[in-house]
Amino acid sequence: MFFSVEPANGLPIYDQIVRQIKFAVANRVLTSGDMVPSVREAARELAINPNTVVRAYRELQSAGILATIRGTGLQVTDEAYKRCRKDKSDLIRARLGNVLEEAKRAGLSANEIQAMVADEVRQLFREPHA
Amino acid sequence: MFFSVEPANGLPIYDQIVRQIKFAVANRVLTSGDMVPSVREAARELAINPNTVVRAYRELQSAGILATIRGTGLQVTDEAYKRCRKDKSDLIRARLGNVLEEAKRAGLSANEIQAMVADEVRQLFREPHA
Amino acid sequence: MFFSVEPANGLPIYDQIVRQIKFAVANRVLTSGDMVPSVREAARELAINPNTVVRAYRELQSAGILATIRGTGLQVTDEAYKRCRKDKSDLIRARLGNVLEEAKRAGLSANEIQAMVADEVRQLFREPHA
Amino acid sequence: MFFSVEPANGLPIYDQIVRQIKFAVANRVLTSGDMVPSVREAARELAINPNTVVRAYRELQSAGILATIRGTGLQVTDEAYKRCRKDKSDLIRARLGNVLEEAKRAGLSANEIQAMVADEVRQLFREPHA
DNA sequence: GTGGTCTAGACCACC
DNA sequence: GTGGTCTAGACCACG
Repeated sequence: MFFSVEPANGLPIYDQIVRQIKFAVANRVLTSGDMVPSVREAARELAINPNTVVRAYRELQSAGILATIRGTGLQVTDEAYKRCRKDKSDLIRARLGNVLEEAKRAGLSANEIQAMVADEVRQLFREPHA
Repeated sequence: MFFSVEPANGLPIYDQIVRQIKFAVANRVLTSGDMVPSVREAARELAINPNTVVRAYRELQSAGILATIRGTGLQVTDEAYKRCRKDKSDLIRARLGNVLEEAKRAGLSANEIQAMVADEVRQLFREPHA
Repeated sequence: MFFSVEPANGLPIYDQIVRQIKFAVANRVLTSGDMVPSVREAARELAINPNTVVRAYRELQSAGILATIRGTGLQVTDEAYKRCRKDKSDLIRARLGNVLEEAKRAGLSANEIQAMVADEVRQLFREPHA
Repeated sequence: MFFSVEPANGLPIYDQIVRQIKFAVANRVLTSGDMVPSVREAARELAINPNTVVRAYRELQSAGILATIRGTGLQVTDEAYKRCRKDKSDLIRARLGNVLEEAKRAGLSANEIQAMVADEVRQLFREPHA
């Protein structure tokens, strides 16, 4: 499975799924024509409610990333790569912007912010994710 | 008024108030003995419901940052600075960590992340708040 | 001064004053004809708001414990002793009843409750009130 | 339902709920993993406003007694027993202490206090709730 | 269905 | 004037 969920990271589960599938497409892990896991398989694998998967897939459909193949499942569309490619950095930037804005408002200087980020990044890339 | 609310930054209003007051105390904008704006005044000023302010103030009270003076208002406690000082970087780090983790999962390298952050920080500190 | 206030004992300040004056009368510390401290003197002494004293005195007036002497102040009435005598144990019993009821509901046995009371009483009468 | 509210016992409704749930956990009526009644159900059952239940549950959450399961309800945590066990006698003692202190100040002797308590306890455990 | 947040407005106790 | 509590009812996110 090319995605997972972390219940405690602030984002709703369905949104985490949406974003991760977009990232997978943007990174060519999923390419045009690939099938995504079935709703029940994904739900079982991630130990979440099938409805949550349904909702995520529905959003991806209406964004034109996935399309249903009758009686078979959901497939990555041809335009998916183009669309996700663009979304990828936007999605991250949007969240990042909010946090940095609060950091500034909290009275941190540009240097302090960058030091804090460098610190976090170092930890993140040293240890896998423990 | 030393705090404001932005409805669209992902955090609930009451939480924005809590965090901004903690920042204000940590930065010595509010010091021990200061009164915070009355519930009604803050609600009017921020154009939100008084109950939302009440909730924020109540959380600050149970965190030992504010204390009520009967019939008079809410006052910054003596221990507030010590407590907020500690919270300040933790609050930012926690949000930051979540975002960076997603960035990594999205396939960005440490360098790409830092470049993106540098970019955002530059914008943030160049233009006041455009 | 024959009474004091403890802001943190759960009872409103005006009520603490009312009750303590009743106790003082019941215990013959104040007797018929005695003057109670003036509003402003009591307020200064107890470091509370004069209005709070006014309210307490007003309640005692309408209970027939105090009566105003024109231009002079408030005096303990003739019937005060009889009335306070009766109130004294009632006031305590009422509060006590509520607490004991909760203790029972919390699953404490009669013996456990009495042990806890004995414990508290021992502490209370050993140390002055530290 | 393992808890109820009495509007006239001096404690706010939300606090009565908080205390009774703590007692229920301390007495093993609720154990780790149990779900508490849903907000709506409790509100209906107790004939109070859902928001009042919400407030009680929120306090229990921030005390680490309850934890939310998204979309499902609120569950008693693993540490709940340990925490409530400790709280149980403290909660009673605190209220008891205030009352006994006033009793002493009212001029009652240790013996008189204990006699009064014995009296109340006898009534309380003889008649169920008359 | 669940809890979480917010608004609107009331009443009370206190200063 | 202040904060504290409660009600009523709405909307959202999630399962």
